[in-house]
Amino acid sequence: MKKVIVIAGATATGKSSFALRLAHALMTEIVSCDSIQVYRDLNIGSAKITTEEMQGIVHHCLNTRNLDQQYSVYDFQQEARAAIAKIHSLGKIPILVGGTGLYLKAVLYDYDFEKEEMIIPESSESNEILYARLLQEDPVSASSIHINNRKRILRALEIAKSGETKSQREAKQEKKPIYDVTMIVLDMPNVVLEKRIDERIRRMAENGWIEEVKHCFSDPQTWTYQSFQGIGYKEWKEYLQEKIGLEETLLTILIHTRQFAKRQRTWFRHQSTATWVNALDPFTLDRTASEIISWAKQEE
RNA sequence: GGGGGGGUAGCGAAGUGGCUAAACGCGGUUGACUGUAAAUCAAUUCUCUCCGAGUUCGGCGGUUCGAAUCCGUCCCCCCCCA
Repeated sequence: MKKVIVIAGATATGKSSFALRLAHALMTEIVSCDSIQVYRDLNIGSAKITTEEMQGIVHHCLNTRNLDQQYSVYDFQQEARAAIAKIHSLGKIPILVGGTGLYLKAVLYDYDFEKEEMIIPESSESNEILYARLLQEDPVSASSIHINNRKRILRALEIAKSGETKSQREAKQEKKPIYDVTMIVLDMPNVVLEKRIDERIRRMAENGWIEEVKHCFSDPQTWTYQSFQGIGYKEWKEYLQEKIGLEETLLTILIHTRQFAKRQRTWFRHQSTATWVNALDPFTLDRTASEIISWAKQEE
Protein backbone atom coordinates (compact mmCIF):
# COMPACT_ATOMS: atom_id res chain seq x y z
CA MET A 1 0.00 0.00 0.00
CA LYS A 2 1.08 3.52 -0.77
CA LYS A 3 1.66 5.91 2.08
CA VAL A 4 -0.53 8.88 2.86
CA ILE A 5 -0.18 11.45 5.62
CA VAL A 6 -3.33 12.97 7.07
CA ILE A 7 -3.49 16.12 9.15
CA ALA A 8 -6.97 16.55 10.54
CA GLY A 9 -8.53 18.68 13.24
CA ALA A 10 -11.19 21.23 13.96
CA THR A 11 -11.22 24.61 12.33
CA ALA A 12 -8.49 27.05 13.42
CA THR A 13 -6.24 24.47 15.01
CA GLY A 14 -3.29 25.22 12.75
CA LYS A 15 -3.57 22.33 10.30
CA SER A 16 -2.40 24.30 7.30
CA SER A 17 0.84 25.54 8.74
CA PHE A 18 1.75 22.17 10.18
CA ALA A 19 1.05 20.52 6.85
CA LEU A 20 3.14 23.11 5.08
CA ARG A 21 6.03 22.36 7.34
CA LEU A 22 5.81 18.65 6.55
CA ALA A 23 5.39 19.34 2.86
CA HIS A 24 8.60 21.33 2.81
CA ALA A 25 10.49 18.69 4.71
CA LEU A 26 9.28 15.93 2.41
CA MET A 27 9.22 18.05 -0.73
CA THR A 28 5.73 16.90 -1.49
CA GLU A 29 2.24 18.24 -2.26
CA ILE A 30 -0.90 18.86 -0.26
CA VAL A 31 -4.46 17.71 -0.86
CA SER A 32 -7.07 19.88 0.81
CA CYS A 33 -10.09 18.09 2.30
CA ASP A 34 -12.62 20.80 2.68
CA SER A 35 -16.14 21.08 1.34
CA ILE A 36 -16.24 24.87 1.10
CA GLN A 37 -12.76 25.76 -0.02
CA VAL A 38 -13.41 24.00 -3.30
CA TYR A 39 -15.33 27.13 -4.33
CA ARG A 40 -13.49 29.83 -6.22
CA ASP A 41 -14.07 33.29 -4.78
CA LEU A 42 -14.79 31.99 -1.29
CA ASN A 43 -11.44 32.96 0.15
CA ILE A 44 -11.69 35.06 3.27
CA GLY A 45 -14.81 33.57 4.80
CA SER A 46 -13.68 30.02 4.19
CA ALA A 47 -10.27 30.75 5.75
CA LYS A 48 -8.64 29.43 2.60
CA ILE A 49 -4.87 29.50 2.38
CA THR A 50 -3.61 32.27 0.10
CA THR A 51 -1.23 31.70 -2.78
CA GLU A 52 1.50 33.46 -0.81
CA GLU A 53 0.94 31.32 2.22
CA MET A 54 1.32 28.20 0.10
CA GLN A 55 5.00 29.04 -0.19
CA GLY A 56 5.23 27.31 -3.52
CA ILE A 57 3.79 24.04 -2.25
CA VAL A 58 1.25 22.60 -4.68
CA HIS A 59 -2.26 22.35 -3.26
CA HIS A 60 -4.93 20.12 -4.76
CA CYS A 61 -8.72 20.14 -4.49
CA LEU A 62 -8.96 23.87 -3.97
CA ASN A 63 -10.86 26.30 -6.21
CA THR A 64 -12.26 23.61 -8.44
CA ARG A 65 -15.87 24.80 -8.50
CA ASN A 66 -17.85 27.90 -9.37
CA LEU A 67 -20.28 29.28 -6.83
CA ASP A 68 -23.33 27.94 -8.61
CA GLN A 69 -22.06 24.39 -8.83
CA GLN A 70 -22.93 21.48 -6.62
CA TYR A 71 -20.34 19.40 -4.94
CA SER A 72 -20.40 16.23 -2.96
CA VAL A 73 -18.27 13.63 -1.32
CA TYR A 74 -18.42 11.65 -4.55
CA ASP A 75 -16.69 14.43 -6.47
CA PHE A 76 -14.17 14.85 -3.74
CA GLN A 77 -13.40 11.15 -3.61
CA GLN A 78 -12.73 11.07 -7.34
CA GLU A 79 -10.62 14.17 -7.45
CA ALA A 80 -8.68 13.60 -4.27
CA ARG A 81 -7.79 10.06 -5.27
CA ALA A 82 -6.64 11.31 -8.64
CA ALA A 83 -4.46 13.90 -6.94
CA ILE A 84 -3.08 11.29 -4.57
CA ALA A 85 -2.25 9.00 -7.47
CA LYS A 86 -0.50 11.81 -9.25
CA ILE A 87 1.61 12.67 -6.23
CA HIS A 88 2.47 9.02 -5.74
CA SER A 89 3.51 8.81 -9.36
CA LEU A 90 6.04 11.54 -8.64
CA GLY A 91 7.46 9.30 -5.96
CA LYS A 92 6.13 11.51 -3.18
CA ILE A 93 3.86 10.96 -0.23
CA PRO A 94 0.73 13.12 -0.31
CA ILE A 95 -0.38 15.09 2.70
CA LEU A 96 -4.14 15.32 3.16
CA VAL A 97 -5.24 18.29 5.23
CA GLY A 98 -8.71 19.12 6.32
CA GLY A 99 -11.57 19.17 8.69
CA THR A 100 -14.29 17.54 6.66
CA GLY A 101 -14.29 14.13 8.26
CA LEU A 102 -16.57 12.38 5.83
CA TYR A 103 -14.45 13.48 2.91
CA LEU A 104 -11.31 12.13 4.49
CA LYS A 105 -12.90 8.83 5.28
CA ALA A 106 -14.42 8.45 1.84
CA VAL A 107 -11.00 8.88 0.26
CA LEU A 108 -9.11 6.72 2.70
CA TYR A 109 -11.59 3.84 2.84
CA ASP A 110 -13.35 1.87 0.15
CA TYR A 111 -16.52 3.92 0.23
CA ASP A 112 -18.54 3.28 -2.89
CA PHE A 113 -20.72 5.89 -4.56
CA GLU A 114 -22.64 5.80 -7.81
CA LYS A 115 -22.36 8.80 -10.05
CA GLU A 116 -26.00 8.94 -11.08
CA GLU A 117 -27.30 9.20 -7.53
CA MET A 118 -25.95 12.68 -7.01
CA ILE A 119 -29.17 14.63 -6.76
CA ILE A 120 -31.95 13.50 -4.47
CA PRO A 121 -35.37 14.57 -5.66
CA GLU A 122 -37.36 16.24 -2.89
CA SER A 123 -40.53 14.49 -1.97
CA SER A 124 -43.87 15.91 -0.92
CA GLU A 125 -44.47 13.06 1.44
CA SER A 126 -44.18 13.15 5.18
CA ASN A 127 -41.28 11.73 7.10
CA GLU A 128 -43.59 9.05 8.48
CA ILE A 129 -44.52 7.80 5.04
CA LEU A 130 -40.97 7.95 3.74
CA TYR A 131 -39.67 6.18 6.79
CA ALA A 132 -42.31 3.48 6.50
CA ARG A 133 -41.24 2.92 2.92
CA LEU A 134 -37.60 2.67 3.91
CA LEU A 135 -38.53 0.19 6.59
CA GLN A 136 -39.91 -1.96 3.77
CA GLU A 137 -37.10 -1.50 1.31
CA ASP A 138 -34.06 -1.36 3.54
CA PRO A 139 -34.88 -2.20 7.16
CA VAL A 140 -31.23 -2.39 8.10
CA SER A 141 -30.54 1.19 7.10
CA ALA A 142 -33.87 2.32 8.50
CA SER A 143 -32.89 1.05 11.91
CA SER A 144 -29.92 3.37 12.03
CA ILE A 145 -31.60 6.46 10.61
CA HIS A 146 -33.81 8.61 12.77
CA ILE A 147 -37.27 9.29 11.38
CA ASN A 148 -36.66 13.03 11.54
CA ASN A 149 -33.52 12.80 9.48
CA ARG A 150 -35.28 13.31 6.19
CA LYS A 151 -32.12 13.78 4.14
CA ARG A 152 -30.77 10.43 5.14
CA ILE A 153 -34.08 8.69 4.58
CA LEU A 154 -34.37 10.16 1.10
CA ARG A 155 -30.81 9.17 0.30
CA ALA A 156 -31.32 5.60 1.43
CA LEU A 157 -34.54 5.37 -0.60
CA GLU A 158 -32.76 6.75 -3.63
CA ILE A 159 -29.99 4.19 -3.34
CA ALA A 160 -32.51 1.40 -2.94
CA LYS A 161 -33.88 2.25 -6.37
CA SER A 162 -30.69 0.90 -7.90
CA GLY A 163 -31.74 -2.57 -6.83
CA GLU A 164 -29.07 -2.73 -4.19
CA THR A 165 -29.85 -1.13 -0.86
CA LYS A 166 -27.58 1.19 1.05
CA SER A 167 -26.97 -1.42 3.71
CA GLN A 168 -26.18 -4.10 1.13
CA ARG A 169 -23.75 -1.82 -0.63
CA GLU A 170 -21.99 -0.98 2.60
CA ALA A 171 -21.88 -4.62 3.66
CA LYS A 172 -19.72 -5.36 0.62
CA GLN A 173 -17.08 -2.93 1.72
CA GLU A 174 -14.06 -4.07 3.64
CA LYS A 175 -13.99 -0.93 5.76
CA LYS A 176 -10.24 -0.84 5.68
CA PRO A 177 -7.99 1.98 4.49
CA ILE A 178 -6.82 1.61 0.93
CA TYR A 179 -3.58 3.42 1.73
CA ASP A 180 -0.93 3.06 4.39
CA VAL A 181 -2.12 5.96 6.53
CA THR A 182 -0.54 7.99 9.27
CA MET A 183 -3.13 10.33 10.66
CA ILE A 184 -3.06 12.92 13.39
CA VAL A 185 -5.72 15.20 14.79
CA LEU A 186 -4.53 18.61 15.88
CA ASP A 187 -6.33 19.89 18.93
CA MET A 188 -6.10 22.29 21.82
CA PRO A 189 -8.10 23.23 24.93
CA ASN A 190 -11.49 24.54 24.01
CA VAL A 191 -11.07 27.96 25.62
CA VAL A 192 -8.00 28.59 23.51
CA LEU A 193 -9.64 27.38 20.34
CA GLU A 194 -12.66 29.59 20.92
CA LYS A 195 -10.41 32.58 21.41
CA ARG A 196 -8.58 31.81 18.18
CA ILE A 197 -11.86 31.48 16.33
CA ASP A 198 -13.01 34.81 17.69
CA GLU A 199 -9.77 36.50 16.66
CA ARG A 200 -9.88 34.98 13.24
CA ILE A 201 -13.42 36.22 12.67
CA ARG A 202 -12.41 39.76 13.65
CA ARG A 203 -9.44 39.58 11.31
CA MET A 204 -11.56 38.34 8.44
CA ALA A 205 -14.00 41.20 8.96
CA GLU A 206 -11.13 43.64 8.73
CA ASN A 207 -9.72 42.07 5.61
CA GLY A 208 -12.51 42.45 3.11
CA TRP A 209 -14.91 39.74 4.16
CA ILE A 210 -17.99 41.87 3.63
CA GLU A 211 -16.79 42.90 0.19
CA GLU A 212 -16.24 39.25 -0.68
CA VAL A 213 -19.75 38.34 0.45
CA LYS A 214 -21.27 41.23 -1.47
CA HIS A 215 -19.29 40.33 -4.55
CA CYS A 216 -20.42 36.71 -4.45
CA PHE A 217 -23.88 36.80 -2.96
CA SER A 218 -25.57 40.14 -3.57
CA ASP A 219 -28.18 38.58 -5.79
CA PRO A 220 -30.84 36.80 -3.69
CA GLN A 221 -30.92 34.08 -6.30
CA THR A 222 -27.47 33.02 -5.18
CA TRP A 223 -28.74 32.37 -1.67
CA THR A 224 -29.92 28.95 -2.72
CA TYR A 225 -26.46 27.92 -3.86
CA GLN A 226 -24.74 25.15 -2.01
CA SER A 227 -21.73 27.43 -1.79
CA PHE A 228 -23.79 29.89 0.24
CA GLN A 229 -24.62 27.31 2.90
CA GLY A 230 -21.19 27.49 4.49
CA ILE A 231 -20.60 29.05 7.87
CA GLY A 232 -19.31 32.55 7.38
CA TYR A 233 -21.52 33.13 4.35
CA LYS A 234 -25.11 32.16 5.06
CA GLU A 235 -25.13 34.35 8.16
CA TRP A 236 -24.67 37.44 6.01
CA LYS A 237 -28.04 37.01 4.39
CA GLU A 238 -29.87 38.95 7.07
CA TYR A 239 -27.13 41.54 7.08
CA LEU A 240 -27.53 42.03 3.33
CA GLN A 241 -31.27 42.38 3.90
CA GLU A 242 -30.47 44.96 6.56
CA LYS A 243 -32.28 42.99 9.19
CA ILE A 244 -29.32 42.74 11.54
CA GLY A 245 -26.13 44.67 12.08
CA LEU A 246 -22.47 43.82 11.74
CA GLU A 247 -21.83 42.87 15.35
CA GLU A 248 -24.82 40.58 15.49
CA THR A 249 -23.77 38.91 12.26
CA LEU A 250 -20.26 38.30 13.54
CA LEU A 251 -21.60 36.94 16.81
CA THR A 252 -23.82 34.46 15.00
CA ILE A 253 -20.89 33.35 12.89
CA LEU A 254 -18.80 32.94 16.02
CA ILE A 255 -21.43 30.73 17.61
CA HIS A 256 -21.88 28.65 14.47
CA THR A 257 -18.15 28.20 14.11
CA ARG A 258 -17.80 27.06 17.71
CA GLN A 259 -20.60 24.58 17.25
CA PHE A 260 -18.97 23.36 14.08
CA ALA A 261 -15.63 22.86 15.80
CA LYS A 262 -17.39 20.83 18.43
CA ARG A 263 -19.01 18.60 15.85
CA GLN A 264 -15.67 18.14 14.14
CA ARG A 265 -14.07 17.05 17.40
CA THR A 266 -16.84 14.59 18.08
CA TRP A 267 -16.48 13.19 14.59
CA PHE A 268 -12.73 12.68 14.81
CA ARG A 269 -12.98 11.31 18.31
CA HIS A 270 -15.43 8.60 17.37
CA GLN A 271 -15.05 8.10 13.63
CA SER A 272 -11.29 7.99 13.36
CA THR A 273 -8.45 6.22 15.11
CA ALA A 274 -6.00 9.04 14.63
CA THR A 275 -3.44 10.14 17.18
CA TRP A 276 -4.35 13.37 18.92
CA VAL A 277 -1.71 16.05 19.16
CA ASN A 278 -1.71 19.19 21.25
CA ALA A 279 -1.24 21.89 18.65
CA LEU A 280 -0.21 24.44 21.25
CA ASP A 281 2.85 22.59 22.43
CA PRO A 282 5.84 23.28 20.14
CA PHE A 283 7.82 20.34 21.50
CA THR A 284 5.03 17.91 20.80
CA LEU A 285 4.65 19.38 17.35
CA ASP A 286 8.38 19.02 16.71
CA ARG A 287 8.37 15.45 17.83
CA THR A 288 5.26 14.63 15.85
CA ALA A 289 6.72 16.20 12.75
CA SER A 290 9.95 14.28 13.00
CA GLU A 291 8.10 11.03 13.66
CA ILE A 292 5.99 11.51 10.59
CA ILE A 293 9.00 12.47 8.51
CA SER A 294 10.97 9.42 9.54
CA TRP A 295 7.93 7.19 8.94
CA ALA A 296 7.62 8.72 5.50
CA LYS A 297 11.24 8.07 4.70
CA GLN A 298 11.19 4.43 5.77
CA GLU A 299 11.31 1.88 2.99
CA GLU A 300 8.31 -0.44 3.02
C1' G B 1 -44.54 64.05 42.42
C1' G B 2 -48.62 61.85 38.94
C1' G B 3 -49.99 57.96 35.27
C1' G B 4 -48.87 53.37 32.83
C1' G B 5 -46.03 48.84 31.90
C1' G B 6 -42.82 45.18 33.77
C1' G B 7 -39.48 41.76 36.99
C1' U B 8 -40.43 33.60 35.09
C1' A B 9 -34.80 28.56 34.66
C1' G B 10 -27.79 30.91 31.42
C1' C B 11 -30.60 34.44 27.76
C1' G B 12 -35.29 35.63 25.18
C1' A B 13 -40.25 34.44 26.03
C1' A B 14 -45.29 31.76 27.18
C1' G B 15 -48.09 30.79 31.35
C1' U B 16 -52.63 34.59 35.14
C1' G B 17 -55.57 29.23 41.18
C1' G B 18 -54.79 22.52 40.69
C1' C B 19 -53.50 18.87 34.40
C1' U B 20 -46.68 23.37 35.87
C1' A B 21 -40.24 21.87 37.55
C1' A B 22 -42.99 25.50 34.48
C1' A B 23 -44.64 25.57 26.75
C1' C B 24 -41.46 27.37 22.94
C1' G B 25 -36.90 29.52 20.88
C1' C B 26 -31.69 30.51 21.64
C1' G B 27 -27.36 29.16 24.05
C1' G B 28 -24.76 24.95 26.76
C1' U B 29 -23.55 19.62 27.22
C1' U B 30 -23.36 14.67 25.09
C1' G B 31 -23.87 11.94 20.83
C1' A B 32 -25.10 9.89 15.60
C1' C B 33 -22.79 10.18 10.92
C1' U B 34 -20.93 6.10 3.77
C1' G B 35 -23.58 11.72 -1.72
C1' U B 36 -25.78 19.22 0.19
C1' A B 37 -21.14 16.92 5.96
C1' A B 38 -19.16 24.45 7.28
C1' A B 39 -24.79 19.72 6.04
C1' U B 40 -28.54 16.75 8.52
C1' C B 41 -30.30 14.56 12.92
C1' A B 42 -30.90 12.78 18.25
C1' A B 43 -30.63 13.02 23.65
C1' U B 44 -30.03 16.14 27.66
C1' U B 45 -30.11 21.09 30.24
C1' C B 46 -33.09 23.71 38.73
C1' U B 47 -30.75 20.24 42.71
C1' C B 48 -29.97 15.13 44.56
C1' U B 49 -31.17 10.27 43.14
C1' C B 50 -33.11 4.18 40.46
C1' C B 51 -38.36 4.58 41.18
C1' G B 52 -38.53 9.16 43.74
C1' A B 53 -37.51 13.38 46.71
C1' G B 54 -36.17 18.51 47.50
C1' U B 55 -35.91 23.68 46.40
C1' U B 56 -38.08 27.49 42.31
C1' C B 57 -41.11 32.04 38.92
C1' G B 58 -37.72 40.00 42.30
C1' G B 59 -37.88 39.98 48.42
C1' C B 60 -40.93 39.33 52.69
C1' G B 61 -45.73 38.33 54.66
C1' G B 62 -50.76 36.75 53.83
C1' U B 63 -55.47 34.27 51.57
C1' U B 64 -56.40 29.07 50.02
C1' C B 65 -57.03 22.05 50.74
C1' G B 66 -53.76 24.01 46.73
C1' A B 67 -50.31 30.11 44.31
C1' A B 68 -45.63 31.75 39.12
C1' U B 69 -50.90 32.84 38.97
C1' C B 70 -55.15 36.25 44.29
C1' C B 71 -54.11 40.18 48.46
C1' G B 72 -50.60 43.41 51.30
C1' U B 73 -45.91 45.42 51.53
C1' C B 74 -40.93 46.41 50.10
C1' C B 75 -36.98 46.53 46.26
C1' C B 76 -35.58 47.13 41.14
C1' C B 77 -36.35 48.31 35.70
C1' C B 78 -38.84 50.80 31.42
C1' C B 79 -42.26 54.49 29.17
C1' C B 80 -45.35 58.94 29.45
C1' C B 81 -46.79 63.46 32.11
C1' A B 82 -44.75 66.97 35.66
